[in-house]
Amino acid sequence: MANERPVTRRPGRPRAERPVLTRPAILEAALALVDEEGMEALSMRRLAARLRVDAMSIYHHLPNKAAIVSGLVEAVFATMPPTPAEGPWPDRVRAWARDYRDLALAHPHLVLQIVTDSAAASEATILISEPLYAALEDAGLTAPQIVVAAGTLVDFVNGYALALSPPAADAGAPEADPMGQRLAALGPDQVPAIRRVQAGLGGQSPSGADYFDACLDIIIRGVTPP
Amino acid sequence: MANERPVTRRPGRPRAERPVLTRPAILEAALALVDEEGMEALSMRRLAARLRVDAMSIYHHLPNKAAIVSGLVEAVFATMPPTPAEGPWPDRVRAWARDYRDLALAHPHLVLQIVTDSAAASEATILISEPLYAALEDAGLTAPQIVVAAGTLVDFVNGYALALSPPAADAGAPEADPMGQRLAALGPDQVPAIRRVQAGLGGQSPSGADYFDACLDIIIRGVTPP
DNA sequence: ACCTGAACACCGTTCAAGT
DNA sequence: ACCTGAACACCGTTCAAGT
Repeated sequence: MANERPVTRRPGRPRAERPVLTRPAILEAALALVDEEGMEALSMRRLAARLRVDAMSIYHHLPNKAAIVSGLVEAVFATMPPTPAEGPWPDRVRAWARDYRDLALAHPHLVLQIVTDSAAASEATILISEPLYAALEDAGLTAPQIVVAAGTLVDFVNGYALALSPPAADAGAPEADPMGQRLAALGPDQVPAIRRVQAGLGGQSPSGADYFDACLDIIIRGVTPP
Repeated sequence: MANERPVTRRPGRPRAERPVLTRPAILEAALALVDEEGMEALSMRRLAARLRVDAMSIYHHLPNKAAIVSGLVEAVFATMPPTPAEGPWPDRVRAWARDYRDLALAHPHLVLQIVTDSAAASEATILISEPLYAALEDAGLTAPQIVVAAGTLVDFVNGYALALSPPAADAGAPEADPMGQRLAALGPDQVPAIRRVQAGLGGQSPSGADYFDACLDIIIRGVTPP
C-alpha cells in the first residue's frame, strides 16, 4: 500500500486531445499530497506516482522541485479574500489580519514556505497588502508610519502562524509539551516571574482566537499616535 | 577541493586518551559548517568529512541528524545575554527584544530552525523569557495581559528575523527583489494605496535597526493599558 | 512536444565487522 | 566502547531514447 506504483504507460506523446499532465493538475496533486502527508512527503517520485506518471514527466511542465513549492505558495496567496474598504480603520486592519492568519493556517504543512518563501510570493504579498495599506492611510499615518505599522503586523502574523505550524516530525527533538509541563522541570527559583504569571492565570490562559485578537489589540492600539 | 575526503583511519577504539569525537566537538563543527555553507550543506557525510571521521561515527554520540539540529538551536539559545532587572520597564522590554533579535540573527542560516524548532528549544525559550516577564510585571499588567504581551513580542521578533533570513537558495524561485522593483511590474491601478505610500516615502524607507525599533515602539505603546 | 527509463550524485540510517 | 565500511532505501536531476 505504501508504494502506489505508476501504471506502466507506453512512452511517447499521448494520443488523447487532453494532455495527461498540466501545470495546474500537478500543483493540485502536490497541494493534496502536502496537506495529507506533510512537506517531507513531497518528492518528485511520489508526486508522479500520485499522478500515475513517470517521475521525469513533471519536468516538462515545471523546471524543478523549488518551482513546485513556489507554485503552491503562489496558489495559496491567491485565495486571500478581498477586504472591504469600508468601516473604521481598526476594524479593517483586524479583518485583514484575521484573513491573512486564516490563509496561512489553511494549509498547516505549508506555513513554513508561505512565511519563508517570500521571494516566490512577494508579488502576491504586495497584492494582498493593498487593503492593509489603505486602512492604515485612513488612520491618518504618515508614509513611514504606515510602512512600520504594516511591517509590524505582517511580521507578527507570520510569527504567530509559524508557532502553530506542525513540527517537521523531527524524531530527535523531544515532543512538544504545553508550557506548564516544561515549567515544572525548571526549578522553582530559575523563572520566578514566569511562575508568578502562571499562578495568576489560574490554569486558564487565553488561547486560540482570543489570544490572537488580544495580540491584535496591542498592535492596533500602538499604531495610533499618542 | 570540493571533496575533502576523510583520512583513512584504522577502525577500532582510538588509543589516545582524548577521544576523537565528542558531542560538543560535533556540534561546534556543525555550527561552523552551517554558518559557512548554509543549512543544506549540513549532511552527515559532509560533517564527518570536516571532522576527518567516518560518517557513521557520529551516530555514537548523537542519535540522528534531527538531534544535531536541535543541539545547534539549543547552543544558540544558550548565548542569550542576561537582561538587567533595573530601569524603567519599557527600556527593559526594548533591550530584551533587541537581544533576542541579535541572537536569532547571529546565525543567519539557522534562523528558520531557531524560530521553528520550538519543541527542541522550548526549555531554553522559557528560560530566556524570564526577564521579559519580569519587565512586563513591572508594567503593572495582569497575568493574562502579560502572556498576551510577551507572545506578541516573541511572535513579532520571530517573524522579523525570519524575513531577514537568507533564502534557501531555491533555484526555481525568482530572485529576491527590493519591493520597489516588484511594484513597478504590478500596474499602476492595482495597488494605489501602496503606491501612494511609496511616493510619500520619497525613496527612503526606514530600514535596519531604525525599522525594528519603530516596530518595537508600536508594541510597547500598545502594551500599556489606556 | 511530451513521456519514459536508466543513470548519476547525492542523502539518512542500519548493521555486521573490526579493535 | 567506539570507529569503520558496505548496504538499503530513498532523494533531485540529466540525458538519451522513444512516439
